[in-house]
Amino acid sequence: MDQSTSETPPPGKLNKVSSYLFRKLQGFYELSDAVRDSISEAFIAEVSYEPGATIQPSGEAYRAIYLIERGWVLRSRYLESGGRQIVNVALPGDFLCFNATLFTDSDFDHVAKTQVLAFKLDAPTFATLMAHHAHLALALAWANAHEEGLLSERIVSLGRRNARERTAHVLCELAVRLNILGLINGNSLQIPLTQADFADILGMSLIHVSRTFRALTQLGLITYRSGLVTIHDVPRLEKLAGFDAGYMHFTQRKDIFRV
Amino acid sequence: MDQSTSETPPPGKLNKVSSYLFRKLQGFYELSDAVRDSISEAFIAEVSYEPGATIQPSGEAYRAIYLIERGWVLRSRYLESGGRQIVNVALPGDFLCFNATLFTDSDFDHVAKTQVLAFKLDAPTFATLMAHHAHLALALAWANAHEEGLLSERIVSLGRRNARERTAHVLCELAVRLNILGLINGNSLQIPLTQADFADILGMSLIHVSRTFRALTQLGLITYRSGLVTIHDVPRLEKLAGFDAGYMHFTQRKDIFRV
DNA sequence: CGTGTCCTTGAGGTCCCTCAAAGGCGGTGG
DNA sequence: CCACCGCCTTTGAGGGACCTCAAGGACACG
Repeated sequence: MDQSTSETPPPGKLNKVSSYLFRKLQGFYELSDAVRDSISEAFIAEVSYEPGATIQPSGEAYRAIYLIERGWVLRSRYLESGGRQIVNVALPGDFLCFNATLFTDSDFDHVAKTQVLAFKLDAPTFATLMAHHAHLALALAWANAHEEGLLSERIVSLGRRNARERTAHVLCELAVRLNILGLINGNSLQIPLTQADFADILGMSLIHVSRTFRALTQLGLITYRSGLVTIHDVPRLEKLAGFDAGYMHFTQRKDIFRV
Repeated sequence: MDQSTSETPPPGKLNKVSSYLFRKLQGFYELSDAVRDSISEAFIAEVSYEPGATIQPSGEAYRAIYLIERGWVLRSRYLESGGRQIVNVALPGDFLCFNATLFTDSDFDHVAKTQVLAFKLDAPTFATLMAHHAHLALALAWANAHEEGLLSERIVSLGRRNARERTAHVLCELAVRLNILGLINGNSLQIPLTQADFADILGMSLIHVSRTFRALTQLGLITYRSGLVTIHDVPRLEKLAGFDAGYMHFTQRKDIFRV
């Protein structure tokens, strides 16, 4: 096995699927224990990756589904021109390669940005579980819809917001996501992304990202240090970005499923 | 009721849910009849909309789920600046407001671009059906994943492709989607979008869309006439766009669900 | 103290934007 | 049948946002 990857033998049953997934779901759904138990049944192993390790290459067969416990993962595509577009950023509590239940091959690279700890789940088992456990299906449907919301909003950003707005928007988004996971203190965000990463998220050049961070800094909105972004004025940053956290649906609840 | 909308009383049971959904699913899934029957149970009415009618406004409560039978629907967001970003284009066989099973309010406007005929489905009933009929859940999971693929690829386009590539890409995508629905003959696409619509899909200005179409025309790749796009050289257009239809997953099949 | 990674700064260029106006083209009505 | 109108598209001119190329600075690490 690749040196940058390690896999520990399964501890019998996964009795400690992290709470991160359920923090995301908390405003929407409460059957944590039932979902946790279901997920446990598909558990294969805990896996860990070093920074830079490819968890799932694009164009290759899916290996499993992963639930991130610790660390950041980037889902991206490289173009022939050499450019890269990062489609989304996966945080603890997010699933990776969820489409492994449906498709054979991945369209995107999934690369660990930090050291990553994840729960590796057997896709066929997971699919079967979803078909038979409505509460699990519901939780996953929410997670999917949440992610689709992120993608839609990113499209709006890339299409119709300028560099400052886009940059401000992604910072607001990360702040809310990290906050709901409890991975934040105060207004300082530990973000393990380089400005080159931001460039490939925001569809900009690395150099213009640098200038944009500087501009936001001089407006008194943020300070940027490698790995640490501090937001000094949340309302103004959100106003500049045209940010409204509603699209992530962390709180909006609807009890129409009869599980 | 709004003049631009009409609703016909339910014909007892929906015995003719269109084949469009199943054409999309054909490469992946074959239980058409079972799925059709399930959907029928949530059927409320056939609804039709005139061009320009709002099927579901953003920020308002979802009214129902819709399955498009005829016509084009644009899902979009208006920004404070007055700009509009079209997030996706819904065609026959596509679901609208699928998140009505999960969330209360819509994040986007859903506007009929042409005259639209759709099947209106009761969201709570639909949710319950999905929880109890695995084949329906599977079909919908595929449809969701398909749409997420479209969104991801749009992000790549907006972030890292230039005007020509982006424009070519969306034309290639529409050609494949219309083709699989059987809504195409030869290389001529009946596309009821104005150049202003293309601009809001592609994150460009109307004027630059016009110039870009002209450039593609002069390269001998397409001809553009209001409502009708003809692709003269599919391979070259796809090459220019960096287009690979794989991301739509029309053919990739995986039988790991035990339904 | 060298080396690698990341960030910053400058200069020049280009892609795409905005503003302004004119040219099809189908529909409608006299 | 022509005039008119509204919608859409095209063209031109000028400007600005962002890009590329190039090089230097800051910082961590061995």
